[in-house]
Parts: sequence; structure tokens; C-alpha cells
Amino acid sequence: MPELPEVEHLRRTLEPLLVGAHVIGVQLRRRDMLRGPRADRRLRHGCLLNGTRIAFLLRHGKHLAIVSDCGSAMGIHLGMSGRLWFQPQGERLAMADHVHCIWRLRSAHQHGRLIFRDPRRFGGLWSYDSIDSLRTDRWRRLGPDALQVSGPMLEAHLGSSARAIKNALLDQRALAGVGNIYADEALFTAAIHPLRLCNALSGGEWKRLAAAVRRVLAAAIKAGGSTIRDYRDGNGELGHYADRHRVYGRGGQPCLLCRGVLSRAVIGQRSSVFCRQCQPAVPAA
DNA sequence: AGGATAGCCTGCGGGC
DNA sequence: TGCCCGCAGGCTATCC
Repeated sequence: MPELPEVEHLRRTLEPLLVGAHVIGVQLRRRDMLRGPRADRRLRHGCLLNGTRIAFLLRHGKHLAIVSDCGSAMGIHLGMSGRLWFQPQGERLAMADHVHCIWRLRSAHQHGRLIFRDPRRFGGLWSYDSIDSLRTDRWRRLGPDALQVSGPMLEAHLGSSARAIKNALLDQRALAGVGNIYADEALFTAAIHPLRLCNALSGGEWKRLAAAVRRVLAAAIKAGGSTIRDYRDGNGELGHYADRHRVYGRGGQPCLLCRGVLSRAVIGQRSSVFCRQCQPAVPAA
């Protein structure tokens, strides 16, 4: 369940390990994990960073990009169960099943491998000649990054929508980076019921919601993200934000604010947890 | 055209 | 012990 905080924490932990390293070999074990524009079969220079030197890592929403100093870029999406980690040379490959791609890296101070594993294969890799073409082809459809979102931005994108706010928050075209966990957490923090319709929210509520989204995401990044089952960072370490979830996964348990029982409902085919008292369906006048 | 729905995919835990 | 089922939810494709 990597959402924005997990991907951003991953970016931060991988950056010092990868930047400056030469990609001296790429082993793509499952060709169909390379998505988007068709790649040539031999992974020529630049394709999936092959033969390049890594310059920097970017993130937008839940999407990660690794950019080489010759300009080529690789897009990565972790889907539901994707993991990406660095392993120093000499260590045996743990969890070798479902490993779809391995990059051999060499730098002045360290040799090792970057490993992409994704059992459910909802994620994938994309290869581009430039970061601009990745942005144009892949990222153009995404809304503003959730870490930077403001009330007016949210209202501009969603204010006229007839959808429930919970569904709208998960729409990456409107807001990039929020998934089921942080949607529930942000709605609870903003005291907004998940079934409220977008076109019925006030300017003040949009502002409150945007602030809640930013605050929840920033706190989660600081804690290294939420490890529910699969997530690990670039060094294989767990994230600790799941200990601080106030509603996600806590249906039937007491609300931490009012001690009432937290409700669970399926909204847009996804489980949602919220507090009927703290997040009223009809806001107080 | 916006919005709802089905489908992709594997692992895990509960019930029997 | 082992099997079956439901659930987890990222996204895209398709339909209404």
C-alpha cells in the first residue's frame, strides 16, 4: 500500500545510495513489467538506465522517477505490493520470488544491486529518453502533488463534483498521492464525513481538508511511512506510522477523540473507517 | 462527460 | 491439516 509518504521516504533513503552510481547491468526478468512505450529487446544504452550514471530521483504523488546524467529517465510505480531496495554486493538475494528487475550498480565507494519486487504486479516500470517525455506521457494526467495542495486548489479541482469526498480524494487526476489509508486519516483530522458530497463542502472545509492532507502526509513521511504488510524503505527498514493511524484499520474500536465506536463502511468498493460523532454527515450550522 | 463498476494479481487469515 | 473464500487496494478499461 505505498502511498505518497512511503514513496517519498523511499526516495529519500534511496537517493544517497544511488546518486552517482553507474548502472553496469540490467536484468529484466519479466518483460511485461516494462510498460508504456515499447522497449527494444536488448535494453540498449539508456533503456531502464542501462549503462548510465544516476543523477537524481524525483517523485510526484505515488510515482517515482530515477533520472540519469544523460537525461534518460525511468518511471516506477509500486502498485499495491511493489518494493524497491538496495542490496550491497555480497549479500544473497532475499525473497527471490517475484523479483522482476535487478540493476547492477557500481560507484566509487560502493557496489551493489537495486532490486524491484512486486508479487501482485500492479506496479511497473516505464523507460523514457528524457524526464520531460516521462512528465508529458505519464505525469501530465496527475493532479497537484498532495504535499503541496491548498484549499483553493482542491476546491478548483473538485468543488463542482457530485462525488463523495472519500472517492474524490482517491482520484489521482484530482490530487496525486493520497490512497485509502491517508484519505481516511485526513478526513478524520479535518472532521469531514467521507460520504459528504464535494459540491456541498464550504471553502472553509476545503481549506481544513487540504491542511489535514498536508499534515497527515508530512507526519507519515517523518515516521518512515506506514508498513501494513509489504512496505519497506530503500534499506529494507519498516515504516512506523501505522502505530499512529487514528482510524484506518480501527473499525469497531473506540474513537481516540470521543471514545465512541468507529464505523466501518464500504465506499467506492473500498473499506472506510470514520467516527459518526466527530465526522458528522450533516455539518453543524 | 462524469461517475460507477469490473478486472487485474498474489498472499494471508478465518472458518470449516 | 488442508481447502476455500473473502479481503487487501494500486490502477486502467469499459459501460452507462
